Amino acid sequence: MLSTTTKRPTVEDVARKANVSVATVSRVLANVDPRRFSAETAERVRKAAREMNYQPSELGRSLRTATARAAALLVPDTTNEFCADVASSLEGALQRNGLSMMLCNTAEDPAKQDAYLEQIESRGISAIVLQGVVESPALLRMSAGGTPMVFVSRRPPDPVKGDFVGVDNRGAGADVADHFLSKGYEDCAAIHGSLRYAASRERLIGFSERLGQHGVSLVAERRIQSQLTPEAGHRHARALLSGKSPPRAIFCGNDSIAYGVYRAAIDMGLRVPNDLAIFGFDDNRLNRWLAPWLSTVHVPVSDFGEAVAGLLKEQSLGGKREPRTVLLPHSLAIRESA
Amino acid sequence: MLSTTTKRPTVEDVARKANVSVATVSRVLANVDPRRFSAETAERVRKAAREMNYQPSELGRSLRTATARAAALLVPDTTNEFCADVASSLEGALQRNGLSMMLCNTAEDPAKQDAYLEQIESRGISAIVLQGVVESPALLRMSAGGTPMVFVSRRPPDPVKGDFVGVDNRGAGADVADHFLSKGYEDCAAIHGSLRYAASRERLIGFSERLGQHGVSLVAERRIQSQLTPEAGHRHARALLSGKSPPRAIFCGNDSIAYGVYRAAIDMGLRVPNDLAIFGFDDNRLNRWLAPWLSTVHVPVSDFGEAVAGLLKEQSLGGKREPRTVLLPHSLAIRESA
DNA sequence: TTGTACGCGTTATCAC
DNA sequence: GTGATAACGCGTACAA
Repeated sequence: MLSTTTKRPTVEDVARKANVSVATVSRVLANVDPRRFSAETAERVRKAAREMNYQPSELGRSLRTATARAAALLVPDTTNEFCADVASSLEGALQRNGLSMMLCNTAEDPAKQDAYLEQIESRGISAIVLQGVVESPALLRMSAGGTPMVFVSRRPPDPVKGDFVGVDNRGAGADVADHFLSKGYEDCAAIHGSLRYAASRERLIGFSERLGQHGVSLVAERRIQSQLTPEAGHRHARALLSGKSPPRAIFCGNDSIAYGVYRAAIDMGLRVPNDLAIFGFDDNRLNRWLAPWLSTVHVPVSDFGEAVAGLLKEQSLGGKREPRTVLLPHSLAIRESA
Repeated sequence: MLSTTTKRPTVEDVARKANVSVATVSRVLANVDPRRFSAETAERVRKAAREMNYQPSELGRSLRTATARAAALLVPDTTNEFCADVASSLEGALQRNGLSMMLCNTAEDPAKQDAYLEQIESRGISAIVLQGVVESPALLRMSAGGTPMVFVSRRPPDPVKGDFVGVDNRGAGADVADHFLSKGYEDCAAIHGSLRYAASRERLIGFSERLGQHGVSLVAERRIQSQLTPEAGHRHARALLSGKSPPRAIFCGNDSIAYGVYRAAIDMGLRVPNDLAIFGFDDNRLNRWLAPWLSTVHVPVSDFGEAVAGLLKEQSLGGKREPRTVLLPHSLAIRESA
């Protein structure tokens, strides 16, 4: 007879059916030391479990072991394509390591980030991945508290230490500067993300330092701080390009900004790259189809997940470690726009 | 003195500090019937909790109540922009309703979907949102089991019933057909998603039926089944356009396909819309910046989250309900490409 | 209005 | 090898 609301079987049910104690069931199914139970009982238990379609409750296990087999990913903007790709890559890698993923949107807001960190703690979640971290009180507290933690893209804000996965932002910025110089784009500007974010800061510093080494200085009016969205890029580009001395080239903090800048240029009747050169950062997956013209720094985002998962595994093995940094190789994707 | 690994305080700690029993603490903090405790004890408890920075363990609560305050979102392809936008919209709406979100990538694979459904069950997760469901054994079992469940975009496969949030796919397909007819694009084709997916099926049926009503028949060679990616769209478009009778216009199953079709057309030296008209579906957020030329069916994706959250809330209130359908308004965004 | 005591499903510790 | 049993942190029926 089919009852619609059959309760899930528990260890106890399996134990009864297999004629053993709950302890044995747990031992067999958790696959501890195979010397701790005989092969035949093991078979009996497994058979019973299979027949009742038993699935251990992750809830019970989590409570007992004080750790849920899940990781939380905090991103600053779920709709940003780069973030979405990181999420995708990480979700796959975590799944392969037996971890579920909880996705949290911090919207660059320290309060929201803290609220999520509290929730994460109260759920016993055993690993935290911060893609685009912001400074916040709970972050400091938790980073001291031993939960495995990996920072992606942006390095942790100052007192906080932790593993990092990203690219050599400074080097990449310098590479773009080299390219601009080789093209004769001395008359250039940068529309970059907030300097409170390490990644944005490093990209800008690498860029302007290299320019400086060749006698080109990036004056303050040519360093525009912006949100990392097409909307913001569009707005700032309009202002910049309709000013009294519009630049010949713009280095953008990410591809999203570059999309907005491009649109602004087109709207204003400028030709890219003849009138304005544009350089992005990230090389979003969709570029191949929708922005094949965009010169940008290629970031191997699909490799981020595995790198992060690897570090989390290392950390969970315990033992004192120095914070590690994994720098994935970037490259310049030189296309039409610059 | 600052201990680095202070254990989290529990109800018991708070109770001791406030000189009450654990029951009282629980009652006060859960905000049950305010008649069940005096205002002054309540204040004492809250003060103690605040001072110790007490956060209830969601794990303990979940185990006790057999329901975690979280929802799972299953998507067929995390990197698809439409899915990402649904995820973003839903995450916000859930958060406002006090629910966390677990993100699961099924990759259109029934086995993966089932693995996730098992996990979800074992975590006591109280709500399931399936964006782009596929048919699978566990789905049938769980849909009978009372867990609140909402289907997004694609209606549930046949024996399964459940609430639905999406657009009138059939009507939208017909609208596109009308537009094609008004433009004189009788000589057209469709590159659509798998017919096993209700949404793809309905879009195609609406489109071809309306054409048929005007004496235009969409022959089999002009109905191309495709994955919902730019890569697949590109591949199929190349084949179609280099065949002996290339169509004058193509209706695509979603914007991703349309991006690939567009690229194929450009690569082959065709002008859009002069040589080939293209119509998409979804109106991805990025279109404004990267594909402002794409005519497409606008879907109000940012409203999906609230709609889903609303249905989940209704369902969790219990009581027998007939499956509800929420159809959000679509519209044709007529731009250059068609 | 408050407190005591039990149970949610699991794993770990101890006996045997 | 295996079995009782005690936690984990919480909510709640019941008693006071």
